[in-house]
Amino acid sequence: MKNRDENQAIQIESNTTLSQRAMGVRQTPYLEDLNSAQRSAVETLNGPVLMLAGAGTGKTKALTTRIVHLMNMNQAWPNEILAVTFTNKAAREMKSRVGAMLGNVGDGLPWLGTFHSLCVKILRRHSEIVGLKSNFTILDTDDQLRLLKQLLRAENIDEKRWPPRLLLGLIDTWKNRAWSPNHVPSGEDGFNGRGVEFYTQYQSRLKALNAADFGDLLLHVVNIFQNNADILEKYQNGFKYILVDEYQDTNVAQYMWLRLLAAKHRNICCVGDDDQSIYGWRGAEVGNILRFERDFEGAKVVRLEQNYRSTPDILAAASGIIAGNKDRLGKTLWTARKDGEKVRLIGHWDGEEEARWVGEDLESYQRGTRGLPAFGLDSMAILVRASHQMRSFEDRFLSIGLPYRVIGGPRFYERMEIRDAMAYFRVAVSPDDGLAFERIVNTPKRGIGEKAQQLINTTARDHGVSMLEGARILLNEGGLSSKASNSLRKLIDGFDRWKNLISNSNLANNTRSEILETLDNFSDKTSHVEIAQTILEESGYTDFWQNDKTPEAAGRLENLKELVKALEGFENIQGFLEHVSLIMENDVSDSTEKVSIMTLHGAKGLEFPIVFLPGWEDGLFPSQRSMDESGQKGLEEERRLAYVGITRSEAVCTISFAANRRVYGQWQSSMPSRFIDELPADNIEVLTPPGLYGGNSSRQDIEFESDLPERAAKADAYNSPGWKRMQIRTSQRFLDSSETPQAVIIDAKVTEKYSISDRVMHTKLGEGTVIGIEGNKLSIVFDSGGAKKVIASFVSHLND
DNA sequence: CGGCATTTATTTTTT
DNA sequence: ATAAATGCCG
Repeated sequence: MKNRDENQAIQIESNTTLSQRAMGVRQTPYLEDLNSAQRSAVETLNGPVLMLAGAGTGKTKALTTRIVHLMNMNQAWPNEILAVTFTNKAAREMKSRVGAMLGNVGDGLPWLGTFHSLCVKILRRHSEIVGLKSNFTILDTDDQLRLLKQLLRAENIDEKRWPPRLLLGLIDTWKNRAWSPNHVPSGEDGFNGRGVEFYTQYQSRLKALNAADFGDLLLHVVNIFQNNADILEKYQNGFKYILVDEYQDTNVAQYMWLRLLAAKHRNICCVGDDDQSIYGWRGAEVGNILRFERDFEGAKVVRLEQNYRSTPDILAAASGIIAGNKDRLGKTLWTARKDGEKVRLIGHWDGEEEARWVGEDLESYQRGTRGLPAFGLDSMAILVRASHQMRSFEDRFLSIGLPYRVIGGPRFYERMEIRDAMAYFRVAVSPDDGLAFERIVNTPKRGIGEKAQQLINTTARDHGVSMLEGARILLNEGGLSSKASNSLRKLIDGFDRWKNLISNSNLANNTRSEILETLDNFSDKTSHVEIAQTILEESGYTDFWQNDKTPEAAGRLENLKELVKALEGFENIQGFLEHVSLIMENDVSDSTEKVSIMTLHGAKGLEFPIVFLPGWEDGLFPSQRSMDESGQKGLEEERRLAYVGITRSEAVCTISFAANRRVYGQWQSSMPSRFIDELPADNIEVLTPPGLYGGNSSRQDIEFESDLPERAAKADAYNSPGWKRMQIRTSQRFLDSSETPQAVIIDAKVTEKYSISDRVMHTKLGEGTVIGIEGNKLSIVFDSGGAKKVIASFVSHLND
């Protein structure tokens, strides 16, 4: 692939004769790689374009080719193209693909980046308009929370009743909608009616701290554009062409940002898939993409519908599911492929058995099975709805020694030790950073507890200075215990020393370029990497973890080492901090082949030959909470998640559900997901759960399915008696400990064996009395104390 | 102030 | 089940 791209790059040069170039005639060999829809999306350079790109239809290819085409046709210089993505990963990929096609034109596209990184770039130039200095710091969630807690504490708010997290969520939502404190509609105020009040306070604190949170990055820029026509015009003129990836995920603030910038040239090309909008809960507005044609009059809509990723059955299953949604722009995915297997469906007794079965099935694909070639573990993934589902798989894989990788856990820069270390760096670089100071003033423990910190805080506020200065004043005034003041003095001295080291180092760096290397040996500069090392050692932070005996300590020290190493790639510590605040991800390059375990959300944009979709049970998927909170809208988003999940698979897709599952330590039984009923029967193969008929999993049809001769012909076979019966039978087997298939009576309810006030025995919980019956669950008051709802099959009559 | 016991809340997540 | 957060006591 890479080679071909490079050859193309050469062709662009060599196939274009001088006379052609003189006449402005351009060769466009890259267009021949595109299908007609892609080509039309790429060639429609002027005016608004909406590219509706279904899963696996070559959207990134179209987008990158469009950028190449713009430049090749002399429509725009690289710096006149604004290309926006959501993640750094997507931005990197686009950059490298454009680079590959053009034969690497250096840092060709200065305005290709994430919404946030582009906003930072713009905001640094005009920050004074919104009352910030150009070196403002960017706060992460942790800092935000710390700040809000301070505000709430000052107002004596009961953090129990009104958790800071709730307020943060509220403010976040408002910022996503581009509501400044004075623009929050009355009636939308929350948090005991004081949300807006705290929002206002929060914003002024941010200004005082010379800081911005992620939401501000966009909001400030939008405000600058709206209130300063001259600045807006400059950018409008500058960005002749705008491209937006994942348009269905934009929130209102991002939408406004885009509309403002595109208003002049109207050359905006948005790419997205309304069927893959799965971030409504964090402010994404599907409405943005649904409204595009109305927002940009005369917009050309191009549908990318040819799928190059999946087999026909997988596509049909995905299409069948998504067809249940009402609010769609509508697309029909198709593929030229004819091969492939049906989507497999299997039910299990409980979550553990599901994990066991997936593990075995995984290994059979690894060996090569059923005439399929052997697959590496890298080509397999397990996609779950909620991260707690991952546990049973991890447990199982650990016990059978199957290598796995969890994607989307806590990210490197979000880990406690990394944040602590960064907080030290932040204070050393800018002593005004009160939030960072607060974080590490007593980490490691220095005997500066709650009381002392409160004192520092009030002193700082009374004198109108930063926390570090406040601490200094407090030391001179006395008023702290000798233990606290000793260690505080040591810490402050440390920061003074480290700050000096840093400024010396920067100075030396500047001189070095001018006065040649000879100076190097004489200069007393310490490299920023060494300084970082020194800070961590002298502050006692390294020792703190070395003396820690918990099992994680070793890993944390390892992470700290990695952090210091990461500094090598930067000029100085400041540069590093700037970089990290925007890039919160960890690229773990790992050579061993591993199965990937991740959430459905985390899987968006990825693809795997073999995909497992476990946990398709009502309440879990679709998530009960989603449906409770957002009703029909929530259900549709869950359905889109299902669609995203299925369309991740290239060759084999396996959906499974469990009748029983331990959730929050409590056993729960549930019905198979309603989405299972929505799968088109013709494209599904139902597998026999192992042990049901004494056999191991085989693709052999289940006995009772042959009772239905026309099963294959009926689109809704899953509503048929046969399907219903299987569901009931499957779960009955689970409830009946005898496990003799022919003994299963279809309409029997295990709970019928029990009545109120029966004395029962539970294997784990001991003896108790039945106080209620609900479905297949019994409410029992246990003699050991406490009442629980348990599945009837887990108890037996005491007098039996 | 720090360590241990008790209580409580648990979707999805990028920047 | 479990982790994190709070409360209580030395």
